[in-house]
Amino acid sequence: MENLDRFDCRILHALQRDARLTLAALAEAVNLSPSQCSRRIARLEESGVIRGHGLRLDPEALGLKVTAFIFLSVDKGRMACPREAVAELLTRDEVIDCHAITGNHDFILKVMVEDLADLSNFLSTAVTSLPGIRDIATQVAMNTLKVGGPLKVMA
Amino acid sequence: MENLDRFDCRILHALQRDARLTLAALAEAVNLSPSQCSRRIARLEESGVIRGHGLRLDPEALGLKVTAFIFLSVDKGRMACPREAVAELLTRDEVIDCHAITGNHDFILKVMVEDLADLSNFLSTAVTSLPGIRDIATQVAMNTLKVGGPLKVMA
DNA sequence: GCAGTCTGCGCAATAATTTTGCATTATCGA
DNA sequence: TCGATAATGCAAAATTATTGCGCAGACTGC
Repeated sequence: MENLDRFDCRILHALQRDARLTLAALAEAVNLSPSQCSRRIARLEESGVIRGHGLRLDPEALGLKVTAFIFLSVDKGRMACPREAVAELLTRDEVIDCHAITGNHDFILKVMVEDLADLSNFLSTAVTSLPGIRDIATQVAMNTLKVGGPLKVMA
Repeated sequence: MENLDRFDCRILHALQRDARLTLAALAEAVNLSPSQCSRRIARLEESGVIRGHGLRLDPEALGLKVTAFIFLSVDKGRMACPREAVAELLTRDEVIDCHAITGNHDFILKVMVEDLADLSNFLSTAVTSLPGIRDIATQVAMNTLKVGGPLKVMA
């Protein structure tokens, strides 16, 4: 919650790119002792800046060959509680991201599925059947140029 | 590259949710010995299924209060090489994701910035100034419901 | 300006975790 | 069924992370 100093930023910068850096390697990269790196990481986790550790997987290797964006509009009134309007969808593991957005549609979803048949299936079983859906538009990704880029860490 | 068996899938399932699980804890979760988990993880990295390890950070804590989607069209002909058309953008660390998509626009970008002033600044310095841009549309996220959800691991 | 306190630091010892050698068991193809 | 290959668990070894401690710089209140 407090400010991040130069060392915190360097640590986050390095760990975002490779979270499995050894404390010794990290220490060298950020110019601090391993023990202090350890303590700072612990503090960053404690304070919630670091929320967790994840894996970067190869979607193809998992058979997820199709990425698509689904734009969704719901009945007026349902947007009083956006999370509730799409709660069902958030639990599906085809849904990677979900945001409420400005513009013609209410939500944008990023989904990853095996193939177009799966996409079609997901749309009909999970999306179309949602209560209060007003409009759906789908755009398929033909090419993935960048995914999950590291967040900009300032100062 | 080869098929993932039941244990590989369980391991990926568990590690996606918490990549810092101890081998002992993982072993218990997937019903395998720690040593075997270690070996299978090594193999998954070797074969490219696991591409790396990352951090889940709190964007707010980093001062990234605005997430936006930018839809981009470029001059016909530039889409012969999509990556080249937006190469400049991919290097910017405001750009989290970038896909070439079907539909009216050629690309969708997810960007994260400090505030709307920053967004405006990014648009004018990084996007508008790109050569061959035909159209830009921006939609701001008002609410983030799900981000970076774990990938579905089958069988 | 000065004591007192607090915070951050590196070193070294300790604790925890990961990796590997090895003997055994399971699996698959012929 | 047999032989070869691959997978497994255990235990030892190696690597890595954590913590206690003394020290130094910064800030506070007087």
